[in-house]
Order: sequence, then C-alpha cells, then structure tokens
Amino acid sequence: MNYNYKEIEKKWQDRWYKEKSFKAIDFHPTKPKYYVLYEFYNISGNLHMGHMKGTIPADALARFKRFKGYNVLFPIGGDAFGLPAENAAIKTGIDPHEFVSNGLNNVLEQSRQLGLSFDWDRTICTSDPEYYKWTQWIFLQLFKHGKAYKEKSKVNFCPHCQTVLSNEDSQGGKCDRCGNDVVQEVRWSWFLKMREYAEKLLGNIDRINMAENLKEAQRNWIGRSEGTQIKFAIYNDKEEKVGDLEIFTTCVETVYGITYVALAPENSLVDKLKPYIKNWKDVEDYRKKTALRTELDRLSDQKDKTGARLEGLYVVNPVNNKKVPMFIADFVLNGYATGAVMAVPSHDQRDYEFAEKFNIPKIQIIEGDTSKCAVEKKEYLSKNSKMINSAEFSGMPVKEAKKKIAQKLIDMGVAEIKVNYKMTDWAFNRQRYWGEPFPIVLCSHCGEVALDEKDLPLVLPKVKDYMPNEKGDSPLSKAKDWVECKCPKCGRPAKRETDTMPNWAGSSWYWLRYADPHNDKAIADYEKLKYWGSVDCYTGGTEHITRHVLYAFFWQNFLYEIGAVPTRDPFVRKMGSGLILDSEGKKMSKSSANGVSPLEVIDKYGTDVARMHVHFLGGYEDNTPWTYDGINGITSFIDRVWSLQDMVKGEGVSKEHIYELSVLNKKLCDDYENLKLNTAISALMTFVKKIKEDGFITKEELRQFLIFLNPLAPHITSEMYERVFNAQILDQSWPDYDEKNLIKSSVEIAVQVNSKIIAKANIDTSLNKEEILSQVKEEDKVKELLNGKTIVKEIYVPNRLVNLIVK
RNA sequence: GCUGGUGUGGCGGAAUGGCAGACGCACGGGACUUAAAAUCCCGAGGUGGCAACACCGUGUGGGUUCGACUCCCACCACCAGCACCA
Repeated sequence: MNYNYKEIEKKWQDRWYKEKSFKAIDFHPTKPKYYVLYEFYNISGNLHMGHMKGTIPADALARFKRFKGYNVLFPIGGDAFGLPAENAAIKTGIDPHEFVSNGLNNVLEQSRQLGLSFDWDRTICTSDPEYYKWTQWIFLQLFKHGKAYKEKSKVNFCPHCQTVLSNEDSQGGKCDRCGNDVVQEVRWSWFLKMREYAEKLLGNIDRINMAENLKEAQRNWIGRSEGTQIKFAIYNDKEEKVGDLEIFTTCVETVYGITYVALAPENSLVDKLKPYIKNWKDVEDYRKKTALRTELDRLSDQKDKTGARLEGLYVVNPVNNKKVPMFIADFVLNGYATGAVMAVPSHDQRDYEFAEKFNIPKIQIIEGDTSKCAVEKKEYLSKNSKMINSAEFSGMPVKEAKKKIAQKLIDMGVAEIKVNYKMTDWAFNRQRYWGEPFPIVLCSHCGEVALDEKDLPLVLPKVKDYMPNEKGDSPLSKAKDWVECKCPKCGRPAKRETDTMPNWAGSSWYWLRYADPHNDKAIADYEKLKYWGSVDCYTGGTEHITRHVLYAFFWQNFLYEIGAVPTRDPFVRKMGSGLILDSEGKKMSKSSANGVSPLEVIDKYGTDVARMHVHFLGGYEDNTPWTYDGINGITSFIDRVWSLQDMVKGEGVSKEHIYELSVLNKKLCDDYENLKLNTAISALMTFVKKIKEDGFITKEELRQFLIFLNPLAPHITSEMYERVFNAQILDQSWPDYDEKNLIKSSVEIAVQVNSKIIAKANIDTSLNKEEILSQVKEEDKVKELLNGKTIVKEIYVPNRLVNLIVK
C-alpha cells in the first residue's frame, strides 16, 4: 500500500486545527512550562524558504517537549505595521487594514500546511487596536517616567521616504528600506532614552545563550569604551580665558603629544565662541559645506581630511601649559562623547593625516618610527614601549605611564574617568501612515500632553491619501478631523501628534502578549507573565537580530523596573537561523529568479519530506544552499517508514534492537534540544537501516520509533500510530531508556602499538582493563611487535581502543 | 582596518582529545524485468598494487600529547557584523 501524503497530511492538519491540539494551558496544575518562540511573521506576502528553515526546528522542539511532559507555549502572530502594507497602499490603493488582514490569514493558512503546531488561540497582530493599545500604553509609561522626550535635533532623514530614521535604520548612510542616501536634517523628533540602559543591555547580552558572533555584534553596537575626560581651558588672543573644552580620550598616555584639538562642525560650543573667532566667515562656510554633505559622503573620503582653523582661539594643555590651536573638522562626530578630540598626530593615523594636510607639527612621545605614519595604540601597547618627551614620565613603560598620567590629571582637578557609548538614544518617530499613533496631544499652552490611559487605544483614522505632505509631515497631518482635538490638561484646542511609531515598536514586547493575548486591562496579567516567564528558546532569522534583540532588552528592562513584568530577561536562549541560499550562494528571496517556494516543495513531495529535506541540508545556524538533490533520499526514507507496518513481529523491545533503540532515544533527546535536526535525521535513518537488515520490528519498537520521528514528520507518524495502535500519538509520552542498554555486550576496539593501529579486537564489555590488555597481547600481530621490546605505557580507552607504547 | 565565525571526499555534511569521512546525494557494479522505472544488494578519500597490503590525507606552517579535524601559536582564504567612536 502506497503512502498518500496529500490526503493524509490534510487530514491531520485539519484535525489539529479543529481540535486545538496544541493549546497551551495557563497555570497547568502538574506540567512544567516551556516557552518556544519563533519570530512572528512580517506581513508582506507568502511564506518563503527562510520560514521553513526557521520554523521547523522550533516546531520540532515544541513537539518534543510536549512528549517530554511539558506544557508548551508555541504561539505565532503578525508584525503588520510598516512598509509592505504602506507601499501596497500607495501603489495600488488597497487599504492597509485589508492588506494586513488578508496577508495574515494567508500566512497562517500556509503555516498549517507546514504542519506547525502553534496555539492558534493566541494569535496576535501588531496593527490590531487591541494590540497597539498596549504599545501605546508602554509609550505612555516611557513618557511619564521621563524616558521619552521630544527634541529639535539633527536626525537621519530619508528624502525619498520622507521620514526620520534611527541610526539603526540608516547604517552606512543608506535608508534601510529604500536604499537611497540619507541626509541630516534638523527636525522635531521623539527619542527614547536607550543610552541610559547601555549597561543593563550589556548585562542581558552576557546572560543570554546566543551565538558569540551575534553577541559581539550587539556589544559592538553599544560600543562601550572607558577613558579619561580632560578639561582644557580656552583662551582668546588677548590671553583671556573664555571657556572650557571637555575632551574624552582612551589614550590619555599621549597628552604630551597633543598639537591641536578638533571640534565637530556642529558643536554648539563653536557658536558660543563666535565673538572671539577672527575668521568667522571661513568657519561658517565650512560648517555650511559639511551640513550639505550626506553621511555617506563624509564617510566615503576618509583619506581626504578637511577642516577649518578657529583663528584667535587656543586651548592650554594642562600637563605642560602649551598653547594648542583649535580646528573644526568633519571627521569629528558631534554625537559621540563631547564632540571634540585631542589630536596626537604621532600616535594616531587619522590625526596624522589631518596634521600633514594642515602643516601642524607632530610631537613624538612614545618610541617607534613615526617618519611615515603614526605609531598607534595597538602597536605601542603590545610592545609596552617606553615614553619619551613626556617630562617626568619619559623612560616609563607606556602601560604604567597611562595610569600615572591619568592620576596626575585627576589630582590636578582637570580630569575624570568616564565611560562612553556609541549607541545613541532611539529616534522613535516616522512620518508614515501605517504605524501606531502617538498617544500625545500637542498643546500650544501645555506642550506635549499624554492622553489618559482610559482613552487608549488612540485608533489610527482611515485615510485615502498615504503620502506625506510637501513639508515632509506625516500623512496623518492631512486627517484634519482627527488631528484637531482638545488638550486633555487645559481643554484648549490642540493638535494630535501626527507622526507614528517605527515598525520596531510592536515587535519590542510581543512575546509578553502571548502570555495573555486577550487581556484588556494590562499588557498581560502579571501572574500569567510569571507563569510563562522568559522565552526558553527563541528562534528566527538573523537579518535584524542586533537591533530587534537590543530593543527587546531595552523595553523589557524598562517594564521590569516599573513593575509591569516579573523578569529582566526576555529570552533565555536565542538561536539565529542560517539562510537558505540559491544556487549562486546568494540569499534566497522572492525576488531572486530561482527562489523556490516551500509550498511548491510540499506540493511535489509532501510536508513531512519537505520539513526533513530542508533540515537534512545543514545545521540550523549554518547557511545552506537550496537544492532538490537528495530529496529522493528523504522520500525513500519516508516510504521505508511507511512499510514498517508490514514488518511488525512480536510485542516488547527485542534483545536484537534494545541497544540501537536506546542509542537513538538518547541521541534524539540531545539533537531536538539543540535544534540539530540534520544529525537527528541521520540517526533515524540508521535505525531504519538496521530494522530492514533484520527484517522485523516489534510492536513496542515501532511505537517508540513513531514518537521519535514525530517532531520531524508529524503527519505520517500520527497516521501510522492511529492505524497500528488505534490511539493518538499526541497523547503519548516520550519513552524512557535505561543507561545500561547504551552499552553493547561486546564491541570491536582498535589495537594500537606506538599509536599506530595494527589490529581490531572483539572484546567483552564486562571485562576490566587488565583482562582486556592481556587478551589483546595474545593477538598474533601484537605478539610479533612486542617481541624483544619493553612496554613502557599501556593506554586503555573503554570501548574504543588499546594503545601499547613499546621501546 | 577592527571584531566574531568558518575552512573535512565529486556534492550536502558527521565526528565528549581516541578506528576521520557517519547519514544522504550523485557515481560504478549486480539482482529482479521482455525492457525500462521503481525496489533490493554490493563497492567506493587519494596514490601504488591482481591482491594481501603500503604510503599520504581534515586550508598552510609550527607546537603540546602515547594519540590532534578537535587544544595552543603564526599565517592564508572565505563569510558575517562594525567601521574617522577620539
């Protein structure tokens, strides 16, 4: 009888859905909880191979844990705000609400076809008012606790999308969404005080179980650096002190080599010093020129340094009272530290290049050859070179001088130890329609006023025109009836904030909502949050992982601190799935010509085969090229499994198979836990091979085998279980195995003399070392080699090998 | 440039410091068949040899060890992230 996958897979998918087979139970009286999360779907169209790669291991883990007696929460939802819906609206006029509702139904239906064991009753969608009510609520809490503020400042702005972008959204000076150049614009913008959380986020990173490269990317993003902040007095040309310049440095050892200081062109100190600057016209010209350059421009010509001298001003180096000229230069970033640098051309290549261009002298203060380029930190620290030209520190090893010079400056009262971060506050508003409206009213009398919590959700009004206006204001500004309102504080006429929140907002807390998705009193019931706790295993792609996880950490920390959630760590473990690559080794996407849809594979081969094939190609976190090659091997494996029904002989576990069955059990426990589906599949194949060789399988062996295979191939195993045992496989629990059955009664070991294999020996595993050694020494080949020699060492590795070292 | 990761047959890929190449694909041979497909069995890292067997083999070069794909040092290549961060 052939296996009809089309009919049988449909039968089980429908039954699981109808019977709510994978419902997670709040406060289960006996079972411990286990929370498996797959990154919710970005609603844009159909599921693709990446989803197949990401969801199946999570599903297998969820199914495995249920057999192991856990109360498993495995939910899914839609990340619906953002560009796909908004672009479709602009392009085709389709209402984003409709786009999202169709799209979500579509991907949920496709998820069923993948056999995913989600709890469908917990499905959420970020663009539903019942959901974004709570996104708005979280924003209100941030606002009330002083963690959200509106400020006029220079932000990344994409002229094409007409919207503000966070630093994270505009890496490399390109808009993350449309790829066009991003410019710097001064605008009123909302910020969240994420920088304040830098140390806490670093703590989250240390605690989470996640691949090292992903952790490093996050630490790098936060960009913590420790150093010394030094205060330099500023003087005008009449030798009058006119201010102070604070400069952060990680190379305090080089202070004796300072020959100029440079400020970011935008640094507000420059405006304050305007009266003393003799060449204001030049300075102003330079500032205008740099303001026009895009971020990308500024970054692209790192070799060509530009700047302007602030004539009439200088600072005094506190260690030697030397006068040091001041410049502005666009290589100095206004957003980092104090927006100013102390330049030591002899020991920093960037300072060296600027000095060459502007004919500034160089003072070498650490040994080395500085004739052609700077001797930088990496080099002089690794050699622990000696100081020169540095007053009382000359001759001292640089590592020692570093500490002493810092101390001297601190003792002088002009410096302090300081920590800086690259990460900035989170620019949190966008000029887009399809996002969460801010629950904020702008009142000319009271300023920014929060809506009352009872007035949430503030529902996004329906509009016809999805484009920003010519001033770059959000599309919502055109919805006059909605914008005009009364100030909740003073009752005067006021206007709503018309910007919306970024796409990241809804995804920065969604795992919490699954604990209690229909609650209209709180983001989720506190006791339920306590019960479900942190996500035990969180899977998903790696594309936006750095940002997403950092935002998640940030909000969870904040919610924890205001008492809304019981834990500081959202996730115990995060796995980033590798990519499915096309035949050219590029990421497979819908747009790539040879993108293969999972539904196509399912249609041709069946869901169970598709699930196994994708994961037999490689490990979860590895990129794997897609190919149909090899899928026949999986199909024939599934056919062989089906044919096991006709080979049943006997009841309990046979002595012929007890060892193989126990080894398989143990291997699968490890592999499912670690999402190593490729080796799990090979272990299952090896077992079937053995059964085929022996020509029989007992009833109990088949029963256990079906449970073992179920997490990977849920359909065929459910069907066979019902046929052979007249019971439901989902009601079963994972079989136990006895450790003692993991050892065979006899085993072949390698026999080595002087670490070279010279023979194989069958040994009885109950024998001890001495007995085995004497048995081995009786082998002809061994005797021959031992003849006339002395054994100096005997090594025995149980069940593996014997190694005799002779002289 | 910096940081992290990865380098194993024709291919995808396995190996708690202990018999490298499991499992699978593709390949070769055989059985069944009028024939083919399907299925089943056997073979297979490389070089030499009819063979037993010998030698060489996990990016390169060193080291530690009785023993190294695995640990250490240096280098090379590829992938990813960051990149004028003071």
